[in-house]
Amino acid sequence: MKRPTIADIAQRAGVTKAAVSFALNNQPGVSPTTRQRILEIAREIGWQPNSAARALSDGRAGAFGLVIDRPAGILGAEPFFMQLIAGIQGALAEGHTALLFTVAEDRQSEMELYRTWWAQRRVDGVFMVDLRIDDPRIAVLRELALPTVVVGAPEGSGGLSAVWTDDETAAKLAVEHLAKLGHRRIARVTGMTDLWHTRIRTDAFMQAASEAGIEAHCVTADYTAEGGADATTALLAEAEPPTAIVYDNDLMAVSGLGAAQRAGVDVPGELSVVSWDDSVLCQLVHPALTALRRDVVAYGAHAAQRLLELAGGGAPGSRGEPPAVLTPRASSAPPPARRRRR
Amino acid sequence: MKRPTIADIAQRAGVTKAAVSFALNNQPGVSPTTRQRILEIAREIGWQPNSAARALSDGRAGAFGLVIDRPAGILGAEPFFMQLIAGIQGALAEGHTALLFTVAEDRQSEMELYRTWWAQRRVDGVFMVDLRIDDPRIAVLRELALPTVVVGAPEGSGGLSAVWTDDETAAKLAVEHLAKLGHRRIARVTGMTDLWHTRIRTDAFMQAASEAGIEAHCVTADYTAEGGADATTALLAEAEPPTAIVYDNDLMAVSGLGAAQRAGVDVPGELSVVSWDDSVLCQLVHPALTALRRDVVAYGAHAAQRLLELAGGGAPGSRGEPPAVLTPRASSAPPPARRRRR
DNA sequence: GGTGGGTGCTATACCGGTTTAGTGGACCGT
DNA sequence: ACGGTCCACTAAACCGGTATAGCACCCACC
Repeated sequence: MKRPTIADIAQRAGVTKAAVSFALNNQPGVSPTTRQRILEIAREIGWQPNSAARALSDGRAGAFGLVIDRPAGILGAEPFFMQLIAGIQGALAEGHTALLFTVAEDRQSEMELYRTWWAQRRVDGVFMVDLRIDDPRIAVLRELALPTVVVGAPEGSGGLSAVWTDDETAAKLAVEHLAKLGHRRIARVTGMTDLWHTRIRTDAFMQAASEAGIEAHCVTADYTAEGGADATTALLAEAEPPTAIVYDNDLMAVSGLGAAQRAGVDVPGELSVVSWDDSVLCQLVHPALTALRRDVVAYGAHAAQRLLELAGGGAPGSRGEPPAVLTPRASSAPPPARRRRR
Repeated sequence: MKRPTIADIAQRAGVTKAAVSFALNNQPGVSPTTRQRILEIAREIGWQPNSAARALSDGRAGAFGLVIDRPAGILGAEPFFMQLIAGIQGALAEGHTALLFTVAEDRQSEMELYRTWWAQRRVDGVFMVDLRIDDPRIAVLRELALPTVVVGAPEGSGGLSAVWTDDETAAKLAVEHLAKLGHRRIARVTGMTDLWHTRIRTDAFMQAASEAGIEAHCVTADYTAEGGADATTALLAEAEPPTAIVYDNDLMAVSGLGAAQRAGVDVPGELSVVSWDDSVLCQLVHPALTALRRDVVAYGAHAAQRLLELAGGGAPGSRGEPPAVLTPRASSAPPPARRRRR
């Protein structure tokens, strides 16, 4: 099967390539009749622009890039990214933009990939996730002048555009939920501390606890199942263990739940568990986990819209998402009476 | 920052574009000295081929495509695909091929996407997953003559190349493991029956059970957490419930475990659970799940190698992977004595 | 009736590679 | 000294779009 080109259309219509191009791109320079005829022929023979030719001519690749550099083992169990990609896809589907998706080994190869993409003109822009404090990727992307939308915190994005969720409100919701149940001593198991959103969440969490007048502290983990389990074990071994734990993602929450149960700690009788991300995982364990739910698909769609604007010459700028909503399930309940009245 | 082109190199070296092209592509037509000089300059100014120009010139896009059309909600919790992508990526990283990844809404839009990619010359080939019985995508891909590697069963691939895992051996391993423990009545919760690998697994599972001289039957589910839970509940309500259940993926296995526990059935005391896919999920629940483990990353890498060969003009042909290995964990044990000696 | 200004189209350059045909010169044998 | 090869390179076409300059023609207007 041969792919039709504008030359084929031109021949059939008895005009030149230029006239066809004008007609197909809603450019002035052809009469309404001719335009109609050209569009008709194009439709009939199923013409679609050759992406390489267009890219070469107008200097845009017609694609965005997304790199994730977490190890494949962890990544697989993280529902977040698949949903994000689905959202991005949805917003991109209408236009002529594709998504190049890559799983990289580390940040170094991620940066090399940006340079390669740039040098090869593979992408018109990139989505950047897992923003770190003093993130070296920012300098690279600025140097390359590659339009970028940071998915996450706008704070450390160094002037790059960002799409972010309101973690302050989310933290407040989680803490108030636990405070209202009567908890006076809570903890949080965090993701890697060099991630910006971990810092933001920690600040917000501590602030919310302080406002609610309850004790709180955070222990660092790494988003993995092992990390969540180990942190939980450590927390439960403290002299005065917390009566509730908030986990920064669903994987650690599920794993933490398992660790608590293995240690003979009843959830939610002796320990309440809240997950800062909701997914099917939270619902399939027993007890089902109370979770902060946000619309990740919409999040991805908004990021894509922002990048489309940016790559189209729009002004940089960030955009906030509606805050997460707390979905109470069986894993959170009032603390044990003994502790409550301590 | 301006991207260097071969014209820049040519100017510096004092030769024409053609000479530069010869030198860069190891083509005869330039002296070793000149070639050396050109390569030196290219390295120095950091030249990389413009992918659009190359694509336009030699007619290959320099990219492969992968579409998944399961709903985003389920997909996220399926570690399989992320690992597969990581594997593909690894094999593609060395060359000049990128991966276009798309999450589609349904098979219809998946097929439209193939047509679009083909018409726009976006991809040189595609990976196809979740092969169904009488799959309409095969006809489309054959019509478009788009090099394709089916990830899964070679049986229904209609002559397309495939990379597949040995499910017969895997089924035998699972069944023999349970038979050896003393189980005489086992069941399996399957994925969608219109998927080829579900049919293959079912045949192999029943065959293996028959060879082992034990009773077995399969109930249909859909890879989702709900599906796994519902199927489990139904199985446990049977007049003579099975003493062991094999689940077609980790998500259903974990969910089935939860359902059993909620129904007051002890695992592994009263019911053994085996998952046909291993991932971190299997290890974080309590008890940890016995699982059939395969190297999905290598699987993806092999699929990518096959597609590279195919797109490079190689002959079609399929390739088998080593069979899965059974990893025993806490969820499988001898059946309860009462049933055992029934 | 010549000038001015649109309109609707053509011819052509261009993007950055690859590829083919062509050319000038060194070297060879007779 | 002359024809024939081979070598190293140049000139130019080509891929399929987009963009720009230019041209023929018609109409309005003074």
